[in-house]
Amino acid sequence: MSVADTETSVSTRDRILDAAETLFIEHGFAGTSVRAIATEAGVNLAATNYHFGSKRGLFSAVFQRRVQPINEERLQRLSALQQEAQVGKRQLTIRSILECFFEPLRHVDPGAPALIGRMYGEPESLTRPILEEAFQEVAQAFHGALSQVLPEIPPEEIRWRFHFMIGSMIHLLQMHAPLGSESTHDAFTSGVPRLINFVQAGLEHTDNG
Amino acid sequence: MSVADTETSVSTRDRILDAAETLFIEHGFAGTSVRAIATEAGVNLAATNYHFGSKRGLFSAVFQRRVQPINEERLQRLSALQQEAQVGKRQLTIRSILECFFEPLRHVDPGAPALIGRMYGEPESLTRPILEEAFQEVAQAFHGALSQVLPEIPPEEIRWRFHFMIGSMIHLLQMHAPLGSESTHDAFTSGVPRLINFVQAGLEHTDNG
DNA sequence: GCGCAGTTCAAACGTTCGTTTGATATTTTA
DNA sequence: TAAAATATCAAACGAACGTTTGAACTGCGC
Repeated sequence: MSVADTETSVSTRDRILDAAETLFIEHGFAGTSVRAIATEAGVNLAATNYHFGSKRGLFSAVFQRRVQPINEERLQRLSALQQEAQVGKRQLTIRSILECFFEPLRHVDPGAPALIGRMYGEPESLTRPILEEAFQEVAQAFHGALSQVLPEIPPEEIRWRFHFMIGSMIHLLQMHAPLGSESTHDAFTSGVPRLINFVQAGLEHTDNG
Repeated sequence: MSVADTETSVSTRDRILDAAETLFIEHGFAGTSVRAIATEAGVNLAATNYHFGSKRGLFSAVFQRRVQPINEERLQRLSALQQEAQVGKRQLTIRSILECFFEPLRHVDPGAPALIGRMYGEPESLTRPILEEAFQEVAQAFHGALSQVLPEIPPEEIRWRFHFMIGSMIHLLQMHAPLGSESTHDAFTSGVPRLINFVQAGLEHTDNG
């Protein structure tokens, strides 16, 4: 009874979002059925289409719920950094910019990173428009900031390095840890600082070749 | 007639593999039906299960066909490098090791990189055993070689950096180019050297923090 | 108490799914 | 050439798919 009470104290809409998130992460979009989501959420089959219109609408809603807080915090941190840099209060460096970008990943719902990782794994035809709309503003802002602190590197080259940076991040989001037996959270905690170091070196290098 | 002759001159088995590869890359495993593959290949529906046992068997066969030549060339190049290094003919450096790892990607069927990228995007429950079996030997060999040229970096840290390296590579395999309008092959041609530079810096850095 | 919008429900819609069957060609072997 | 092995075929299997329907139930203003 107490378990049932706990479950029913959350709205049907949120129960569907939670269940869908879990199953999408584990089996992907095409591999997850609306019936499985409804069963996992403990709601009627028709509730999904009533609240979200379609399976795709649900998928998009699941993603937006997690990615928006992250991107808002990213832009907020970057904006604060740029303002404080202009007053000489902080330094605008690669590292400080990267921290604005990656740190928010550690302050959100634990399901968020895995979901974003899964999103990038889905076929492009499904996710491309959703991803572009969600990340365009953030990508532009951080690309601009990086160009500012790396004036000697051509824009095209910066785009490529930013590209590789995203790849490293996504792989961390998807796989958590390289091989070890650490738990998800621990791996993520120690993974992000290592990721920042790795990416910083990759972004600022000049002497390879 | 000539078109039909061209098509039928290839075995049913290979026609299925080609069609499946195309559709798996575009729509993923769960998003591709056996019927769509049979139609695309121009063969009977039952041919797929006759030749490959099941949809999963076909998926595995499609992957093995592309990944085996790549991994063989990787090991062959690394082995040659290590032998020549022992005789003082070449230097065992991060860069020379990375070239053994990444260059083979440019000498194989153009569909292979996209397929590997897609493979990593699939849900783990489907691909994990296939990926582990396919890459274990290669990962071990290259991890060992990198440890050899980076003796001052702890093994755990090397594992992480190797992890990020794989992430950057996969993202390149999946997205080809960051933003530009370059064709797939051109993007790949210019992407791999940039990837090597990026990863080299990330692997060997010591002064961040 | 009544009516109404918002929500939940069981049931069914037609379609597509992976796989199997048994007959029929085709190729190989002797 | 006859028999055996291999391959392809149309057709169907039951199950699961996303979505829709119309009735029943809910809570709230009146």
